[in-house]
Amino acid sequence: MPDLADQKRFDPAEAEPRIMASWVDSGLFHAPAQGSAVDNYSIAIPPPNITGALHMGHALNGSIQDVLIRYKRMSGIPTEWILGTDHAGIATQAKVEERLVEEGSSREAIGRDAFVERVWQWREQFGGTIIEQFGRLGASCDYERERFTLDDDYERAVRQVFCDLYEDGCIYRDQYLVNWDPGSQSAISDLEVEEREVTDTLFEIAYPLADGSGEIVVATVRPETMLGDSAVAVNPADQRYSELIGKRVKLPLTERELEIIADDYVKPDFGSGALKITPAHDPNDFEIGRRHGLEELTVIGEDGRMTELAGRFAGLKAAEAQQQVVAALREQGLLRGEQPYLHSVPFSHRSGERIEPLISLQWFMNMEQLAPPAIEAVNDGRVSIHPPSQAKRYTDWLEQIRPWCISRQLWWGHRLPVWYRGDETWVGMEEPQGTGWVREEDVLDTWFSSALWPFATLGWPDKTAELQAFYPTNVLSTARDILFLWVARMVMMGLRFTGDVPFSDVYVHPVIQAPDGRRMSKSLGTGIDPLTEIDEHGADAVRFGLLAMASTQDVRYSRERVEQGQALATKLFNASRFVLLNVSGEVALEPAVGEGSPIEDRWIVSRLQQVAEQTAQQIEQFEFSKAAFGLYDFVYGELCDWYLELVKGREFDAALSATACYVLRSTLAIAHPFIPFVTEELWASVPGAEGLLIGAPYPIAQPSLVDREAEQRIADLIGAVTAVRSWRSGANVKPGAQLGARIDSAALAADAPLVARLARLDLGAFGGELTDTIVVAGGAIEITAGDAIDVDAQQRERTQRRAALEQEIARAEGKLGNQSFVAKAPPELVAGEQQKLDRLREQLAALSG
RNA sequence: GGGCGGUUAGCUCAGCUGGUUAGAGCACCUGCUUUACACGCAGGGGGUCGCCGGUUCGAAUCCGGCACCGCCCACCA
Repeated sequence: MPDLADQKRFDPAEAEPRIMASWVDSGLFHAPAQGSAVDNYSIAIPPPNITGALHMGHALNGSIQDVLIRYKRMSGIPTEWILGTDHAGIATQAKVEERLVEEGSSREAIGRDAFVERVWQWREQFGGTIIEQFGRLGASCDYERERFTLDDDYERAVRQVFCDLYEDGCIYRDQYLVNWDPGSQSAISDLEVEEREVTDTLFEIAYPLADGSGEIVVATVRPETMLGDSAVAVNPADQRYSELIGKRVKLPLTERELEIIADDYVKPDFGSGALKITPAHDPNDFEIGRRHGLEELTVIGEDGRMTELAGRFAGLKAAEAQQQVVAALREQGLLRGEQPYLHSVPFSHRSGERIEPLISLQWFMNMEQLAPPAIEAVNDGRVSIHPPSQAKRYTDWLEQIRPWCISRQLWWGHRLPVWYRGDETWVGMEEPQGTGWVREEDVLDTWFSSALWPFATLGWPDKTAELQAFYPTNVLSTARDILFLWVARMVMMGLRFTGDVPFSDVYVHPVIQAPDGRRMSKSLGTGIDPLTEIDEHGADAVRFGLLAMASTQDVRYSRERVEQGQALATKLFNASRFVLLNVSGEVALEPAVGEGSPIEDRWIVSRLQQVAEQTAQQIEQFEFSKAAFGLYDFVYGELCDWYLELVKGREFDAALSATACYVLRSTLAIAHPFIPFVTEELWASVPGAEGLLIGAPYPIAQPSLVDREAEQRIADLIGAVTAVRSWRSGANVKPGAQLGARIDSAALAADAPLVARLARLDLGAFGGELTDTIVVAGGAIEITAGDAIDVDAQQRERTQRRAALEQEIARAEGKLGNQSFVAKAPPELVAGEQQKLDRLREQLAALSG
């Protein structure tokens, strides 16, 4: 490391790569697979997509996990942060397809095998980017055990799970209405759908009764789907239509007749109170259709064009068909109204395209057997979710869980271990014997494989040493949005296949929003790149800033917090310089504190115990923001502002050197999980520090070093020095001026020289006319300032001060004059108020005297 | 439509098992080359704690209502 004497600031750009390399070389990122889960501490990283780039959410979550891992590692527990990436079916396939199109080719043109090969190549080239970016943060993941959700071993685990669940009867194939994403040309699950507000046109269409006795009007935003209608429904209690139930209508533009049926789903007060039923193209209609055994007529195909069943509209795109249908209806005089209509419509989360509900043959997973144990695990505390409000969301969702559509019409992913031959279906680990078997084309939803992450990464289904050592993992830290998508499914799969929960704590971290309160997103242009922030402020600063932002609620990104972190790093750097440039000779390893030690030494050592204790507790309780601020306050407010200042008058003898180095080492160690780089760098220079800080023990608070008396005395000293400084400022005294003074206070007697030095008082020069008296703990400080003060300023200050005191006294008197308060409030509170009043009166008297 | 969370200094946020004069960082004002640090030091100004009621000796904190903002869930054509 560079010479401390020449450098005033920590240089992250120079130091971070060097320090990261030394950590990697130490081997401490990699825990040997020994013992069982109770002997080790492990966290499975939420695997980033191979298409991903490090965003603020990763940076936050990485910082959180690294604090936990580093803290535990330093606490002497072998730690394993399981690292890896997700193959991310839709995203990755889309990315590679884009490239092919740029080359003038396409997925279809090169065929499945060649395409998959291309994706693997792409992954080779770019898939590791995000892992390198995690490294920039200083994340102490196990880079030697990097996993990928499509590795051979992982693939085997997926197949095993699929086959077992199939045998259980949980996995089945069915003709069902699914969310068809025209963008990815695949079905997607309900969780991958998002609602967006859209203005459509609501058309009212008259369906003539078959017997010619009248008509019934229905409303729809998708008139083209009427070609697939198989009934008209009304509410059974609706008087207007009770006569018509069971009658038939002529479906316009076709030769078909539909029955008028009764179903409770229909809201009489909405529109005309009559609803056209199109089971193949609307989720509600699908349900109603199944209830009434209606025909499911698919008139829009997977390609988004009208099918043969659409008659003369066949082959048209749905939007074109809509125009032509409306035109035809208008011509026939059956269009009764059209108006703009704002409503929410499903869109694909991935491709952003509007979902087309379609009936298709898909694979589903019934969750009814898996959900109850996962609810139970949270209810009985085997898994605890922080903050607890998230636990309710989790259980609520699981309690009304619905079948999960697990097949995707993609090429990149885990191909289902299913083979067909004629009417036969084979599900198994290997291809069936015999000829003529054709493998299922579809792959599994990416979340199916992600759900196995905590154990599939460790070698399951084999009983590996890794699985034995690191499963169940300890903590899963994640964003709220994948609580259902991922966390709940991991719990279900973990319980089903390992018999144990996958982790004991789930920490749901807040969302970092853009500074303007919007979501950080690439498409909105609101994203802030963590790597740019690291370049500018250093990884320590970014980590500190993010952790400080991560309290309990969603929060806007605040660059000031990052700058605060940078300031902390600089401050620690300089505080260390001060100590290191002063200590000399052999330095003892233990702090030299005892009865006769200087009070400031006893004090800082005592304070240190409490910061150590508090920080450890806050980390354990996932209170990262409190811990970060607590560290900052200690370093600034106690170590630098007071201890180092108090020490400046002393010679750095053996005792002071030992204590100062002890304090420094402890502070660096306590802060290391938060700001690992600068602390590691400094550690290398502190006498008594051995090896790398990353592997050093985390300080444990020693009750024997807590010193109440020292804390009280220094608190009094700080109060007195602050009071004098404030007085000096009010009296316009030159900062450098030494004022004659006498300290008349039993509480400060022993520490008078310290007070005098920090407050620039000259105890030997007391004499002449008394200028003022400043009330302090245990007494007062009398000042004889001569002509060093600005009398007018002092008078103004005294007047203001007196007014403030009088106001305070009035308040206290009012409170104590209130009989109810005296009678009902706790006695100690009343006594406290009385003491306060006495003190205030004393101050006022001193001011007036 | 239902649920959850938020609304505190100019800005970003703490505080909320009710009880000193409501805090921090940044910004702002005044002063300072004080034996590490101007990414610094010292001192200071700034808030009727979203609004209206209620409970209480006492409410930023508890209860009810309202208004905005955000998120999640949900099948209204």
